Amino acid sequence: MVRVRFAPSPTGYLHIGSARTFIFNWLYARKTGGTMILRLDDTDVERNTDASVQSIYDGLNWLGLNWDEFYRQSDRLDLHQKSAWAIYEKGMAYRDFTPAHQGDEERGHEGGPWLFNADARAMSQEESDRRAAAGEPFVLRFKVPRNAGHKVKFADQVYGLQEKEADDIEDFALLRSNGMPTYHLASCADDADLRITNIVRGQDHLSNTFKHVLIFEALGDAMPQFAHLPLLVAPDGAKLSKRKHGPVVSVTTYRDAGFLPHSYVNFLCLLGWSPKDNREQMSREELVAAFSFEGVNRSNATVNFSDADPIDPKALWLNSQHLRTCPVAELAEPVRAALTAAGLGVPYDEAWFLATIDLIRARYTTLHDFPAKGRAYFADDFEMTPEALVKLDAPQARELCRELGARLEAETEFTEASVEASLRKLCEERGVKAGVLINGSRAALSGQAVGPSAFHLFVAVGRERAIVRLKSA
RNA sequence: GGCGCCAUCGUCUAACGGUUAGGACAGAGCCCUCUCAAGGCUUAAAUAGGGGUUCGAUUCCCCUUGGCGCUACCA
Repeated sequence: MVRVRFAPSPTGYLHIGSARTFIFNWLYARKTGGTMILRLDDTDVERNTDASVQSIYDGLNWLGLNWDEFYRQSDRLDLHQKSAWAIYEKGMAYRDFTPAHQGDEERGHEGGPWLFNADARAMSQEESDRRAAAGEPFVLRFKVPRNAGHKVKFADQVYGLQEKEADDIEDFALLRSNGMPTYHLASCADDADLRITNIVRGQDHLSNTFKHVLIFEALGDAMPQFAHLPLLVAPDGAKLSKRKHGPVVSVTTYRDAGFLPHSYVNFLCLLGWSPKDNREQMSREELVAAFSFEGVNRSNATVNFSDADPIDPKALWLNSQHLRTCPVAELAEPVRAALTAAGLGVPYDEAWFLATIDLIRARYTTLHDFPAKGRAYFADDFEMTPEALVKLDAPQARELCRELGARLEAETEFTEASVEASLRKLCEERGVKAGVLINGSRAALSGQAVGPSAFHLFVAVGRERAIVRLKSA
């Protein structure tokens, strides 16, 4: 039985890289009929915020991603302590009374990396016990095997066999001097306790995994399978960060930009993963069916954005594809929300609403286009675009519009066919190309120079409104 | 500095060691057309460099370069 988890630390809003990690876990769980677990890794009390927890919920919620079990590490400190001391009891950890290392920021170590404090590691049991009993603070460190040639290895489902000399691994901390578990310990203890079968996470943890393997072994628990995901980076190659790259890294940005949740999920899936058959637009079911770790790429994926164009054009394209092809009914709710947010009244005639969405959606790329470019369908106060004015100002266009309005008013029938007949007849009588009036009336009715076929537009706008708009052209 | 990972068009990516290195987005152009979009067609655009192995390397190995990650009680 597959059990996977997404374990964010709530120290900021939901990052798109985190969202993608959730998605890949989720796809694997759904594909295998396994269990998806959300676990808040909130052991860093100083940096955790409720706002961040909320943003994680909001983001996942918006994306339509759900989970089956939920935990917070802060509720499980007991387990972490027990696990750490169990490792200590097995002689695989030791107390280190050395004060916390200060003045870091110098990453360069002349003669190789720091591995451990020799005195602490060699300290006698008696002295260690005595100083602990005296209340002296200490960190509990893992005693990494130092016998020459000892190798730590694991098989990654994406990166293949990984191997590292134990001598290159420092004696990392298990418990901080305040008694709180470190990320490494808490994460492994929880993964073991929750019987996680597959750990799917960002590649930034690939080298940490050697430590985790050591912890799992020390705990005597079954080793989960690991699958690391390539990172999402900015066009300059740097890891995405709010400070450097701003709102492009936050999931809510795409929600606010008028994305359909699923199309954004679809986009994220294509970053670092491929179904290998050239498919790009895929439904959720198709993604679940196609997902595999073999399809995951190993190199970092660049999110393509710039100051001028803060949203990846491919994401926009995918959104327009989904917008134009999904069942119209699925659009009713999001479009309604977009209209409301823009202060427009929500249409009461559901059939008309759906038909209108269906008519205009093919030309739109985000939900924002409905209240913006599509304003004239839902409101009577709308602006003319400069391009629309050009069409209206074509020779005779306004006059023809007014005349057409008058003629339509005199007719009882109002269908695409009847409107077209009247319009063409009028143009023929005046010896004008039909295109002039077709384009002119599109402008008069919708304020836009571009849009759906004009005769569909007449029907969508409706007889009364169409006549008023034509006559006031 | 040490260790680890990675390297195909601008971007996302495909290619059992044998292909004119394919697709998509973005760009340019044409067609279609009541406009725009869609659609169709065309065009430009890549295997980081150097050595091997092989009859044959995008593909396997090594080196270089570059990028990213981790690196003493952040996750």
